[in-house]
Amino acid sequence: MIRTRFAPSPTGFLHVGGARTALFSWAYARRHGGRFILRVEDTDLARSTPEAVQAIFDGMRWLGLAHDEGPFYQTQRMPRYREVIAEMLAAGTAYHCYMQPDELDRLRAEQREQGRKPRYDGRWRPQPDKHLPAPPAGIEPVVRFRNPADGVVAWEDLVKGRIEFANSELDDLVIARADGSPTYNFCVVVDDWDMGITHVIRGDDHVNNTPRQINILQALGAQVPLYAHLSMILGDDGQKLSKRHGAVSVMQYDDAGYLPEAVLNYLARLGWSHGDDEIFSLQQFCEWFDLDHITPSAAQFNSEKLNWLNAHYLRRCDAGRLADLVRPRLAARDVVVGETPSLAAIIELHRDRVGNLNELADVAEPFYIDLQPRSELLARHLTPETLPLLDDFAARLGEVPWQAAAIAALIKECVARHGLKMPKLAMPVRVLLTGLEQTPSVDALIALFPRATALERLARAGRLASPATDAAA
RNA sequence: GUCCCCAUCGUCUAGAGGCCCAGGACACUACCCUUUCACGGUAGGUACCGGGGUUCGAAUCCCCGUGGGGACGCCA
Repeated sequence: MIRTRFAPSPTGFLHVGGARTALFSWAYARRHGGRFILRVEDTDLARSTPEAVQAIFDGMRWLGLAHDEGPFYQTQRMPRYREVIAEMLAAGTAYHCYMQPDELDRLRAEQREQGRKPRYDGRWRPQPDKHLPAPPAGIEPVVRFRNPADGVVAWEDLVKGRIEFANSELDDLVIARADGSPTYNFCVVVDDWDMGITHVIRGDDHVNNTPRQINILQALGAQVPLYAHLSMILGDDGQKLSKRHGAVSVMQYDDAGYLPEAVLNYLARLGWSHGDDEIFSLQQFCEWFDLDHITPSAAQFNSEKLNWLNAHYLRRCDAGRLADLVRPRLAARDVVVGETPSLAAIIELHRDRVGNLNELADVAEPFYIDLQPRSELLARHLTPETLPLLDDFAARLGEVPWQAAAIAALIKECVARHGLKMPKLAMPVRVLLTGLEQTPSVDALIALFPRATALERLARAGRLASPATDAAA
């Protein structure tokens, strides 16, 4: 049984990198009928917050990535960590170290100066023929893992291939602080072990932790899971994402009017591929997803492609669902959505001309408010040339069957009778009905309104046209 | 500094020795459609980081450069 996990540390929101890691872990479990476990790595008390935990859950829920087990919290597993540390101390795979932080700092600075890799020198590490000094009084020791002194640690990374580290490169890392609290690399190992994780799918930045974790796992006699390290996602500009630079919460995509399926599809395609396929459902993704087709190199986020995908999903999404998603956005603008025209009908007519839900709200808004077209637009389109045509058209619109086709016929007829081009009528109608110069074809637009509303908005032509124009007309 | 990773169009990528003088998608340009703006359709340009090998043959394998990234915490 395949068991994967997503293990965020709750120090901020769920950003795109984390979301993709979660997606891949989730999909891998789905694909193989396995289990997907959510684990909150909150051992850093100073930086972890309940708000951040909630933000991560919110992001996962928005994306629809449900976990099968958990969430587990590392802060609730302290007794278990202490137990394992005691066992390791007893077994001699870990030992007490009394070196003080400032001493360590000095050592590291020295090493760096000499061009060497800064690392603990093993002074408290017990050796067969070594005489350890007596523990200094009044100092609480840390616990260090006794890393193998030589040989290599290697694993077959499912994304990057074989990776090998010399044990001589690794020092004895601290697994418990002076206050007894366990450290990250140790907790991860115990958790992955206890939770029976078979595939660790995580960010690239953990490659350097992996050899240490494998060594601890082996010291514990635990089964070593398989690892897949995903390369990072860069910002639109090729720069690393950070809090102050482009790292946005997935929930900001919700705010910006993106559909979760568009974000998911985009993320799936970032660093993974299935031949030339670009657009596919989550379900299709689960059937196709494998670790063999993940790119080992970093990927740059491309908003334009996300926009394209979002527009695509907007076009094929159920109009009723879109209406439900747009309604709160209109409410946030204090726009009261009326009975007619129905929001779904407006959306149906506009969906293939917009890129996101907010733009959908933009085009829906004029239907429900007391519209005041901008004067320069009126001036531009309500001209002496067009006003008679407009009047004539408005007058006859009262009798025509209320369907786009019939209205279209009337438009053509009026335009022809006045010897003018189509836009001479279409443009002022657009502005009078919606306040916009760009709308769907006017026949369909008019048909969307109740007849009385359409007539009323068109009737304002005379009132709104400037006196000078009136006189001229 | 040391260790580790990465390297195909502007971007995401296909490509696992001949199917590739490199394919798809986004973006871009032109044209078509057209009641404005879009959508859509058609066409087009742009890439294998450099140098050495291996091989009859390399984008694909090896080595060396170069460039980018990551890690070196009693953070996660």
